[in-house]
Amino acid sequence: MNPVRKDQNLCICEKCEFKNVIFQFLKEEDIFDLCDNKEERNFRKGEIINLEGDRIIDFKYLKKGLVKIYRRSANGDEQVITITRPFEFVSNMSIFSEERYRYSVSALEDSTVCVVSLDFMKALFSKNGALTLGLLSKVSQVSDHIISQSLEIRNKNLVGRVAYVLLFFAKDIYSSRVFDLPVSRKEVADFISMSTANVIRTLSDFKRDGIINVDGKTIEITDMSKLEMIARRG
Amino acid sequence: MNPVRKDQNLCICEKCEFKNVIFQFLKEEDIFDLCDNKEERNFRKGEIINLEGDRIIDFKYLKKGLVKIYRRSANGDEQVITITRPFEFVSNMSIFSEERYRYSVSALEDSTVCVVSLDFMKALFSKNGALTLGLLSKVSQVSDHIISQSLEIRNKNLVGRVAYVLLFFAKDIYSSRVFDLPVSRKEVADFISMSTANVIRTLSDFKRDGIINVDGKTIEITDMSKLEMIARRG
DNA sequence: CGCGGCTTTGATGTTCATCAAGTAAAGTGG
DNA sequence: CCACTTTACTTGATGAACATCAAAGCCGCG
Repeated sequence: MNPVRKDQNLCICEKCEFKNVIFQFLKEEDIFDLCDNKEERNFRKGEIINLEGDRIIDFKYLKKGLVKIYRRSANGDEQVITITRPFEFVSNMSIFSEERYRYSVSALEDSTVCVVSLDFMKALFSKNGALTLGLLSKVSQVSDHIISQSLEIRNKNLVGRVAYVLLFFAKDIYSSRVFDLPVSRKEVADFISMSTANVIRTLSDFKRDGIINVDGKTIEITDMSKLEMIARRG
Repeated sequence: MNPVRKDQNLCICEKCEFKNVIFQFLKEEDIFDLCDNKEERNFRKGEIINLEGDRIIDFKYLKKGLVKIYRRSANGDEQVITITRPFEFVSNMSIFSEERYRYSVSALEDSTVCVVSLDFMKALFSKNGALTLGLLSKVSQVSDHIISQSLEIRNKNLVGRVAYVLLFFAKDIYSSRVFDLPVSRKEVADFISMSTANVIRTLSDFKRDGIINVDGKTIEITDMSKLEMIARRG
């Protein structure tokens, strides 16, 4: 162990929650090493973390906050791929297969990202198969989730999609029947591939039918089972 | 090296094309070992290679042929996720993160699949970081491809989707302007999330407009640039 | 207090699924 | 190998679902 590092309190990675996600196979000395090479960065709500087309030079993961993964489609408008919390990787997917980001990532809440040089991580992964297998498992989980989400959205109609997205926020993101929508109506529309006007109209319909309460960004699901039925049917 | 294995000709893995995809980091002794543990299986056109919900016990990859990856959606109908050639993994994605297959895979042409016990592969990956990193890179490439394909399909309209799928077959699958559609009209519809009737109608329209020639399963793209324009616009 | 962006609602036309009815092709059993 | 059955394909007609356009209300911010 590095003598300079005798004072273990200097290394906060040791106590990082993320350690349990994929780093459980890391030896202590590697953790200290990682600690020396990592950098924590804070992003304000609205700030861009990764930009589509930029060169990938860092391994990043979301420690705290909420982010939107999106891309600009051929005709220029935005397409939201998914919205996610820690510890789904921020620079997920393409990081080890592409030289540049295929998707942008921006902060929907004030967020903390842990940044490590990609070369450093590659070296670490190269010498530790179990660690890499853990990452692989995690990466494929994340990808699978995005794929099935996209497939789900594709075989629902308008009302089904809106119901789906409301349940997505309530269950996956906030674990609460009441929540503040972290995105605009337009972003919801870009997420479920529908027009903004129709998303709003459908929310109004749900409100009229006593399924939800809407007050600006605040949404309360009042009839969960009905909403779930609509999501299933639609 | 294992003395029994002196005769290197017994090991065909050494010459397998797949070796270059992710196994370039494998030591010679591991290749022989793999050779002893692998099994090649042939599937006839139409046969099922993986069934959604089945327990995953093998690592499989497609050596030869053409396959369809699909799932059954909540309301019972089939949803085609993608169609792919070697060496995109057959038991891709969920293999290291799930216990059971999330998607089915069936053969669209007579296909050859190489099968190795998952436990054996896990052991191999655990002790070889570089190898695992190669797999990780490949897996994320495949996932990325499926994700962007799904996103592309989602922001096109009917004609754009049909044009897209024709170009997909011509470029990605057959590398030819003329090809035999390996799937039914219904399966095309299930792939692009449209109704069968409208897929057929659109093909007829394209034919009427001199963009393609259709004779049963055989399709010839006669006006490539027009088709590409429709795919981009739609 | 006025400007610009986000939201909301209505009206309109387009796009698409669905139904139906008919034809072609591909299996299946005698 | 032919009659029979089933499955795939095709086209038209209809109505439902959805995008688009337009106009007005709201809200935050300079």
